[in-house]
Amino acid sequence: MRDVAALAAVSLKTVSRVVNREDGVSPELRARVEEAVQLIGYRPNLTASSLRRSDRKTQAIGLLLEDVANPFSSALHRAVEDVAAARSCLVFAGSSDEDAAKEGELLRAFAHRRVDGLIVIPAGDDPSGLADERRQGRPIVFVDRRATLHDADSVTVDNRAGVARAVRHLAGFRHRRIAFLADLSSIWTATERYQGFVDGLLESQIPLDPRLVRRDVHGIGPARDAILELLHGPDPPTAIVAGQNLITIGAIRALQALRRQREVALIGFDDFVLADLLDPPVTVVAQDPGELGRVAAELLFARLEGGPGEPRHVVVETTLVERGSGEIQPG
Amino acid sequence: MRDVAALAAVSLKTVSRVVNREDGVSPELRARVEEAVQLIGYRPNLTASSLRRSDRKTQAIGLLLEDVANPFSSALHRAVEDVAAARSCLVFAGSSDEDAAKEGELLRAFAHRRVDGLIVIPAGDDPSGLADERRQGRPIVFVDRRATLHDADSVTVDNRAGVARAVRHLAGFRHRRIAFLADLSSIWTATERYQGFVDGLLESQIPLDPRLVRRDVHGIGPARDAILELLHGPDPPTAIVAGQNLITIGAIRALQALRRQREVALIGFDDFVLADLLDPPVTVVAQDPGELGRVAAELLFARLEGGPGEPRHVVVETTLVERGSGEIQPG
DNA sequence: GTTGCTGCTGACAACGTTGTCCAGAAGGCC
DNA sequence: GGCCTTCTGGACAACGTTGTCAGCAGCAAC
Repeated sequence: MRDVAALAAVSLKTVSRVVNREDGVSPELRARVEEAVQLIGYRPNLTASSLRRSDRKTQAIGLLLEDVANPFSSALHRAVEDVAAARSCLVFAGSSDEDAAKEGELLRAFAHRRVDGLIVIPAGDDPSGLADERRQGRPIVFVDRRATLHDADSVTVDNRAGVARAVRHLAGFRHRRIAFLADLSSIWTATERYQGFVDGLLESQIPLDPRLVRRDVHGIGPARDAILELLHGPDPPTAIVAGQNLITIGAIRALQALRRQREVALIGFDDFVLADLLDPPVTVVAQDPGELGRVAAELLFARLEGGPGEPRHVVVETTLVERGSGEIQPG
Repeated sequence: MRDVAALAAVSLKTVSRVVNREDGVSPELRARVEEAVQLIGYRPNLTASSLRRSDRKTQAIGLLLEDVANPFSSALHRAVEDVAAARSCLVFAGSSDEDAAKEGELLRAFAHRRVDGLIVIPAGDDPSGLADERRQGRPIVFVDRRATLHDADSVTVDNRAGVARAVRHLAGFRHRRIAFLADLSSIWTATERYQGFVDGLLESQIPLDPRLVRRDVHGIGPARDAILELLHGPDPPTAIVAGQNLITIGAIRALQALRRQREVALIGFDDFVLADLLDPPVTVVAQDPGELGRVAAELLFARLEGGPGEPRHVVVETTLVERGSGEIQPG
């Protein structure tokens, strides 16, 4: 910047004014400075700028996901990136792996770099690290899971209604013995979806049979085993609701292993690629991770521009995508 | 920091020394400062620190992907994140969508924030923006595609050998009419894979029939249409090699639509989830995006620590995963 | 000619940190 | 006691920017 000022024979401040498009610079000087900028290949230093600037904005936000490689997280990530890019803001992404320690470490790293705001899928455990951030006055938006910090903005999916809808759908096909597999109870969405299962049974006037419910099922292998056990037991289910992505995959593997995928109905929560190419194509309750990310980012930027105010909680609806596996009648 | 110094009744510099674990501070003072840090909840400001520091490191790197939501990119992203995290470095991720303009914009945004280095999947077009970065002395590692900048490090997949292997595999099952679908010729990997196809035919002593080759096929729909056309034409292929992920999906859709998925052999390039649950399970040439990312990140950090030197080009091997669709014999 | 206004420009300090350098205390030796 | 060395701690400037304010033209009005 000094070199640019010297070359254009103006002061540092004038260069700053031209670079930041402030007015009050004569067209003649402006042109001279711009030429010098081109010639030298000057790049403004945003870290120095944010240090000095009065609003102290770094034009960067932190995005804390479960795992950047997981399709749900990465679709959300992309939507956040797009909203941020429109405001020339960059995104630091990090994976917590549902681990409170990693979560804390990443939050600290974000804070050290003075990000303007945070979008967080909170790990199941204690969010004390998050409270710390809020004390520092950094806006946070929680996504996918309602946070224990009730004064922060959040965007969640209507898990409960989605699962209830799936149960009613199966009941509509005359299923009475419907099994439900839920993820770890420490995960907010897992318990919400279980509530939805209970709601759906109630609405369909089917009594809840605890033997058809498996909770704290985590990952493909355990899901597969749980389904095999249910189907081999007495009074097996005629339909299955899988409470999470990997559980759905585990269920498919179990059904294929027994060659009963055309007899036992299956509805999965959360859509996945190629669900329509399987045999039978898999009916799912689809979430819209892109919409989740988009809304979260917009809430965050509204907060950044608008300042404090009542926390907003947005709930995004789900869609039941009928593909075949959920429309199988009991044998 | 001023408050901490005041509370501990020491100078700013002493606080700085404690925070940065420099020696030459008495244990007594150190304890007093640490207590004050805790009490005040002081967070060092990394942007100010990197500004003043002599090495000028921001502890952040830029990662330019095709699309953070695409499984290949996001698996690579995760691996980069893990390597970076081990060095308490954060990752700015961005999606170019194969668009040179977006690529340039992101590179500029990275440069403005003075990232320590860049890992880039270069978009097909002109990499002039990239040369700019290099002039600024910022280390760059190219991933997945060999860059036109030959003096930069790169990590690529052995596309050519992978496809040749697939062709020989099909030839081993007595296929003589093997079709090949390639992505846009502007993408380096697409032309490499086409070369591999030619190599494979040559090695198997099968003459190249141009009517069985479709290049510049981009996305699921066009791939599906191309396959339908090939299969409806005279002298249709008995086996298909799909040169890219989405092309494989398109091919599966076409074969399923014609109910010929058990007659026509198929090998896809790049693995995908659930490939083993399809009917028939899909044989693929698997890349290891995680390995690609890990190696790229390690090259970058080696460069950051070691300074300039001969550019290194690492090539990662592929694996042929036999699942069924590639082991179908011609009818 | 003086005053007051407006429009443009530059000098200077400051953002939060660290590198450099120097001062003062403590300890050992003659 | 005087001198040298070692260790500890602080004063100060600087990193690359921007906010504040003052100065200096040029012009109109008296």
